[in-house]
Amino acid sequence: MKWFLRGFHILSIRGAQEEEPPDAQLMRLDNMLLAEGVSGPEKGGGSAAAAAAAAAAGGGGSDNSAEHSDYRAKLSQIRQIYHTELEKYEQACNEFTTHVMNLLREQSRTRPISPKEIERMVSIIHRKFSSIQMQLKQSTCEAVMILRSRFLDARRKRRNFNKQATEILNEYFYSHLSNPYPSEEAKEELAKKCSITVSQVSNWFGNKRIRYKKNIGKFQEEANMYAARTAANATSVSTHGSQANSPSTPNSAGSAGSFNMNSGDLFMSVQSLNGDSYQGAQVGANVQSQVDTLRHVISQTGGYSESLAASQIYSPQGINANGGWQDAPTPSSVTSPTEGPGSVHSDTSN
DNA sequence: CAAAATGATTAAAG
DNA sequence: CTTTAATCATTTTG
Repeated sequence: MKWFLRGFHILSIRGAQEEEPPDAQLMRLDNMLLAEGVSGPEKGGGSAAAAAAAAAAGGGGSDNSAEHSDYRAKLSQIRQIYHTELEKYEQACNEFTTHVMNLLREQSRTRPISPKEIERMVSIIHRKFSSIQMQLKQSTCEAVMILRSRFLDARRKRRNFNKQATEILNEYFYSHLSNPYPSEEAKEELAKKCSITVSQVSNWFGNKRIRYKKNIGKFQEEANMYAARTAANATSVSTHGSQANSPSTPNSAGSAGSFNMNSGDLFMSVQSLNGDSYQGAQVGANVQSQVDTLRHVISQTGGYSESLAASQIYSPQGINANGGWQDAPTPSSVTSPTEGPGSVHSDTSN
């Protein structure tokens, strides 16, 4: 999800022009802390740990709550630290203010001090401490975001699908190679057969399409295998068979199939240079050492990537062999010979 | 252990 | 909303 970005945007708005957003940032930080249940209702009780946190009102919720407790425990730690620090700052602010007041009062015996002057002093002091509070809030937000990404990012809980599910998906994909875009119904059907969700089916097809297109050569074996399988399945119906045409699937319009036997013409080996330009954006200097405790809480949880800012660099992917499914932005139209289904002889012994 | 595979997330475009 | 393309984080594999 995009929590971190939201938060990070707040943190790193130290841009060119001093836009001077008076309270906009602070408002957002406060809102976020509230939404996250960090700055919400105090909880003095010892045990009542069931915080609202994510009310999770959504429809298909029913998230695992077993591992959620771990998350909530950490969140609780963060909240505790946050409140402690906040209180400390407030107290320090008050102490300092009274101290300055006393000083001024003492001076007032030797020189006249206008009320305006006092007011100005107080305001300056408050502003200073406000900025410190802001830092605290920023750090807390950052901590919460890292925590969330540590526990709630589905990428961290990825499991491979079982063999059978992959079989089914591949079967569909290769038997609809000319238009591998299952309808909503088809997706539901596949999801049911594979015991996965429709979203997962969509993800799978999205990944498969792009990866197939990107390197067809890598998938040739697989394609032949599944094509042969479905062909064999279809030929059993028609007992004739003098001509081995085997249309098999009714809608195989015959384009994009492109099983070239040998003659490895398409070569687009993607030399993925891997743009590892990852840049850790240190967020502001730590005001006091106290703020660091928040980080430690997080690092105890396993240490996610310390810096979340990823500079997005667009890698110039020049090659683009239009696979031919959906209209691609670059009309280069390279190798789309629209090969016929071709004889599906299974000799290809390799 | 490093590289390949793989599922999930994101931004951008339609 | 869906899809592409890039990328992330994990799992499998050699």
